[in-house]
Amino acid sequence: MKRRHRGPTLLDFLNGGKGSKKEIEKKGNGNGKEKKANTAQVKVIERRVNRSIETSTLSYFVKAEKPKHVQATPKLSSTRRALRVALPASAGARDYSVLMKGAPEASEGSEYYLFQVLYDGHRGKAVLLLYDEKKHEIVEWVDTYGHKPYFLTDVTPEEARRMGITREETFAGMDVVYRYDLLNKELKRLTKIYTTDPLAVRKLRDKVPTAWEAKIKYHDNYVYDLGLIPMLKYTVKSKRLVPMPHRITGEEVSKVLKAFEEESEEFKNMAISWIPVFEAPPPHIKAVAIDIEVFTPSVGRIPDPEKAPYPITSVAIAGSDGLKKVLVLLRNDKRLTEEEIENLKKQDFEVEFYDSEKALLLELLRIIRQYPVLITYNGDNFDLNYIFHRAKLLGIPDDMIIFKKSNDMFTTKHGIHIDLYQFYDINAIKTYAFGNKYKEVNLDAVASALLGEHKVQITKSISELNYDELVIYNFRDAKLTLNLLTFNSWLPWKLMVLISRISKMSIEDVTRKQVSAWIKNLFFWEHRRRRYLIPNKEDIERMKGSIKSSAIIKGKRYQGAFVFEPVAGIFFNVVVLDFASLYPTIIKKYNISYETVNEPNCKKYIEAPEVGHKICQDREGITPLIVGLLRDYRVKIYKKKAKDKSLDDRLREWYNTVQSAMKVYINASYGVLGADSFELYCPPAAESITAFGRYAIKATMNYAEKNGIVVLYGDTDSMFLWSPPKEILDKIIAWVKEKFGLEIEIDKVYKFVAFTGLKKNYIGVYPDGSIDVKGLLGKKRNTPLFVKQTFIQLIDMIKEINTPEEVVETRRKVKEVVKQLYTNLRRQYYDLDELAFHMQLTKPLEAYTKNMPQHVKAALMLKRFGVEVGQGDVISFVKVKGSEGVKPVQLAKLPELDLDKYFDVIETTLGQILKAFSIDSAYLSGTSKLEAFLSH
DNA sequence: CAATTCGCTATCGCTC
DNA sequence: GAGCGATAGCGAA
Repeated sequence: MKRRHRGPTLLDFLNGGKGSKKEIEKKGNGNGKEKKANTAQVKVIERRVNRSIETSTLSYFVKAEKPKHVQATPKLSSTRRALRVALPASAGARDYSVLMKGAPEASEGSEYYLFQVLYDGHRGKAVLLLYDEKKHEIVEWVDTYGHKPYFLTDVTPEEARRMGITREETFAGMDVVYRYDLLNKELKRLTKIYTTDPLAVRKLRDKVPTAWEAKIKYHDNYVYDLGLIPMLKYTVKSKRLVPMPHRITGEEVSKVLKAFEEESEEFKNMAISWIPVFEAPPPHIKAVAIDIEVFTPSVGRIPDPEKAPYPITSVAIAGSDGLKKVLVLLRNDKRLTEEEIENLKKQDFEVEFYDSEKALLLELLRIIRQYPVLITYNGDNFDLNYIFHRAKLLGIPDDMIIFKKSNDMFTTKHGIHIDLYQFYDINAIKTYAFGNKYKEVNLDAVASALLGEHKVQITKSISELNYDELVIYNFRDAKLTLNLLTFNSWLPWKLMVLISRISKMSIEDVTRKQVSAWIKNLFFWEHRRRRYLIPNKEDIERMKGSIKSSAIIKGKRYQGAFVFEPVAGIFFNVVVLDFASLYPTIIKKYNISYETVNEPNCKKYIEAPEVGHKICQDREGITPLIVGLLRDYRVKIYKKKAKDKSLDDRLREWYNTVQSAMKVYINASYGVLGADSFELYCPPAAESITAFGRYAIKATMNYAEKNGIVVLYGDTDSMFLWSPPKEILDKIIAWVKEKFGLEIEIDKVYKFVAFTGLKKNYIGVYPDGSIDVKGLLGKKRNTPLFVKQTFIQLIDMIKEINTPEEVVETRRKVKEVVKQLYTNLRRQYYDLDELAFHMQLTKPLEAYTKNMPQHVKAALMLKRFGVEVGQGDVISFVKVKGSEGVKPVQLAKLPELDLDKYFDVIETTLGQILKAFSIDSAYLSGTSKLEAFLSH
């Protein structure tokens, strides 16, 4: 273990560099690689008074009877003097030696949740991070199975020897193994070549003509080979890792078996083995959220964390155990006033002031070390990165900096780090788990959408804030961050736990990777469990043939769903029939999988309509098995449990989370088959799925029409039927079941639907007056507020309609409201904010090379003005006269607006509603079509 | 490292 | 200036 004996000591930096007589105690220099934990102990004398004040939890260094020390802070040196004076003899020492201790070893017989598998380069072994739920700490278990990195090849051991592979330095042995090859339907005799370390796989795999399973990360391989399920309980018995059996009643088992009684034996066995995944309770954890503020001289510029040039001025800490604390750095150019102290006393968190940034950081590290789970918002990119480099810069020894960097992420040496920014940025989480409630993924947007709480609004830059403002601002961020993990009885955490168990991926990976990575991991795990060879992507593409359909939209690879062209108008009593999760059901029903599509030597197959791919029915495919299991579990068991009033609220909530985790998975299962980045990419499978879907919906629509029902609309898996008698609905449902084996059900019953005549564009009103607005411009977030307000006003009028007669009356009122809006606009009734368009920069500014869209123009103007803008930001701009045509709302003035553009916005946005009432918007405007106006 | 296609609207940037 | 394909964003399913 390398230790510097010269150079600055801990005490030096804590005491501000001046020679001090206090000593750093060092004990037992842990030499040798086996011992990770350095046992050196360092004692540090505290530099602030920990006083408890009756009325608040604020503790600060100033003695109440000596306020002058606080106020006299013109220079750093006098601050120090003040601190020294204020430091009481009783100040206890804090033990910082803990920073150098890694995770302890797992002990025999204890129960743990499996959190993570890592490869430890020093030990050359797999290391498992296990969570002790009683002690709330993470312990390590080092592999005792002698598991090694490897890959597979069809080169025989003899040939491998001849080729010189066995003489390679990184060669570590070989075995003959058998794997079933799903693509070629044969049992393959393969050579398993072990290597000394995971990186060596890359080198050796290139020495053989064909290698399989050679690009799988080592820690994933370990999980597959041992059949591990993260976030379930394990124990250590005779140095081996053993899963803790999950106890379930016979009743539960028979319930599951009954739900799946028509399924294959393989399906049933799998279903039983999956019970713990959904039923085992999630681990209770001790977590801490942190957020830092950095002094920045220039406004709006985010300092480079790799350089960490400026001091960390404040750190807020919020623990799931109730810890609420802010560590603040005193600045020599800013004095702390009585008023600020009084204000801080009123807060419900503790504040500690430091005159040394190093001491502050050390204390921060010490606190984080007490929590096995660290939570941040954008910690990978900023906070942890900044702390890491800042700590180095300030001379804190490497082995006291408890973070480690791997690839683009940061984590702690003693536990795990969840970066909630990464988690909330996952598309599948946005859409399926949180219903697109937030669009921008910054803390304020996500917190206000999910928690209903905002960041503290500040108008000044961080560096200009007073101490109390800074601290209050900072703490809110840490609190919001913690809440984004724990709100709704820890819903996000539970969701992570479930996705981790389903995907067999650690929480750290699950929260940083997109849905295709989750699905890939589950599929690979299930392949390995069955000793199936994990195929190479090129082989699937080569063997499964090409795409037969052509997409309707240019640039797309294959044809997707069918959309019915609706007629504009208002229709009363509309019933919507819906195929319940159509694509996953098709996958299951028609046995669509990468191996079953155009399978060689197939005896019995079904041909996909239009595209003609032959889907083999000889044996159950792996995709139908996995997707079918999740779908059936969700539909037959967990959707029901989530609504079961006989269960207590907590359990019901859990089951609701279970079913929504499944939903995320199921909904993406079709999409990944058509994504060329997916390891099991199989476009013929994807286009077969949509082809079956089009066939089913069109045939059902025809059947409805044959039975005298008017089909008003339909999209992908839904049909809007005009006032259908119940017996005919039942007839259709039964026919679909009989003809296709698919489930179709009544999804919604509308009092009436207003169709605008456009696809994906309608207003549905329920009997109770609640509404669905789909696709209308007035609903889109880029639409300016002034039209949106009127849009909402119109919707509110529309939902009051009860009879066809009332439509005529409402029609008249709608016209009036729209006319009024034109008048208001002409009279400049609206302010700039109400007139602003809002558009997101979906790419970095430099990436707009093909053209220059308006929001990008506006963004560039903001940038020139000194405002930091970039990818993911929503730009608010108005349309102005002149060559540029736009201006960011911050820089524009009312008189320069191009009103004509705004009249156009009214016309297109509200025109959609008017069309449903068959009103031509043109004659209402009076500007765009003058003749039309005059003729009325 | 990244799930899909279909549909609507506005604008850009080029050609005639 | 009209026409038109490409680009971009947002939404439905």
